[in-house]
Amino acid sequence: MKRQKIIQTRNKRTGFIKPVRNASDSFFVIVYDIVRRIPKGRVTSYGAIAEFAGAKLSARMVGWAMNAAHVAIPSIPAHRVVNRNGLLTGRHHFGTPTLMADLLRSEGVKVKDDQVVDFKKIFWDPTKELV
DNA sequence: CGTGTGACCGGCG
DNA sequence: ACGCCGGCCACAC
Repeated sequence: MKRQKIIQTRNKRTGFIKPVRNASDSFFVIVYDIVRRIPKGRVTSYGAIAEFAGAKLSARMVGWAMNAAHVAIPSIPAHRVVNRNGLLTGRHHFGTPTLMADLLRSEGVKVKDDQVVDFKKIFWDPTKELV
């Protein structure tokens, strides 16, 4: 079966992107679902999400999904997703360069130089914790 | 249609 | 310890 189109057309005027909800086989929906389940004060990585979503080698797409995610409804805590080293590689896509780090700090995550402190400790692995 | 481009990752030199 | 490259999938042009 062919994979369904995942994101509906972007509204040229408003820039609004509406995620498809009723596509059970949609990679995006799975990604969004996982990201929404990340507990406060924990973080995970693009790769881990991709792996759990069934496309281990498609971590890049998870980042792409996050790009659409910050206009998605309900809101998605995209700031809890970092790269495999705990680096805040996505911070440039937030309103301000420090917003991502600020959001994390407000949840009790320590961030230093765009790097999550004790990344291994607070790392939340969907393949283990989301059964 | 083909091509380029990602908020990535793992492997190899 | 680097840096580079290929792979993955979807989208824009």
